[in-house]
Amino acid sequence: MINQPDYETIADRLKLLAHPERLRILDLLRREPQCVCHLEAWLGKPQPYISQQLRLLRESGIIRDEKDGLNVFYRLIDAEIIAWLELILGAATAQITLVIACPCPKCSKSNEFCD
Amino acid sequence: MINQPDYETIADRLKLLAHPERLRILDLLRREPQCVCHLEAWLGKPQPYISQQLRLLRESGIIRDEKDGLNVFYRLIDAEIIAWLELILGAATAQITLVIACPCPKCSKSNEFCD
DNA sequence: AAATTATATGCAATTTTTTGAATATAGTTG
DNA sequence: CAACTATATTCAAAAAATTGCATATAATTT
Repeated sequence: MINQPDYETIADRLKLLAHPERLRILDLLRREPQCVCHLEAWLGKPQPYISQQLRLLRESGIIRDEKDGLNVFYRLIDAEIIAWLELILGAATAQITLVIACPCPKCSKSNEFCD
Repeated sequence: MINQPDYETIADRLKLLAHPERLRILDLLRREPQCVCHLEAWLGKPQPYISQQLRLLRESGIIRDEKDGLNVFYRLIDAEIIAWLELILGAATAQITLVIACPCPKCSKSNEFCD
């Protein structure tokens, strides 16, 4: 007999990844914590849209928000999800911050390549 | 710069797994090919329901149907999906056929534990 | 404290997915 | 060939996910 996995729970967690923009967000977050404006610049989507996806991920518990002044940085904190992403997207090697043209001045404090 | 994965395609493939019943089906198929009646018995869902999920998986190309008389056996043929399932569900070790009470006589030909 | 900036929330419209149920098909057996 | 069996298809209803947009909040700067 199969040691029955909790298919419902696993499916719910997979649903978080089964979305192109959330996958993009997670692919960034698994490298290092990112502030919302970075994600906005990288995805090219409206800010409320990004925040909504972040809320979904946050409420599911796989990411955590860390406020720093006006900015909010998000960090991927679920080890299992990180492992899944590594298999599904490949190892996270490249430094993605180099090509992000994030216009916010706050971000350029924590990342001199950004702006 | 990230060597951009095709997030849309990956998300579409993840969607196939992000569903509890399809996950159950795939967890069976990754062990060995199964006929529809087995899946029906194991999932306890109506046959048209099962066939619909199988169609989705078949049309996406990750499983293949093999007819044998009145029965149709489905086989998981996508190596990448198999690898994903191995990470997500764990290694497929146990013999699940032992506990399926599949009433169909055809199935008992290919599996003496089943009936 | 007013203005500004970064982010969050709420809500409705749309689209997609899920599910159920009736019916169809195709192979098999008598 | 008629009855039967296993599976597939179709279609519609219901539920859920997605998205856009208006607005709210909270920290910061002037």
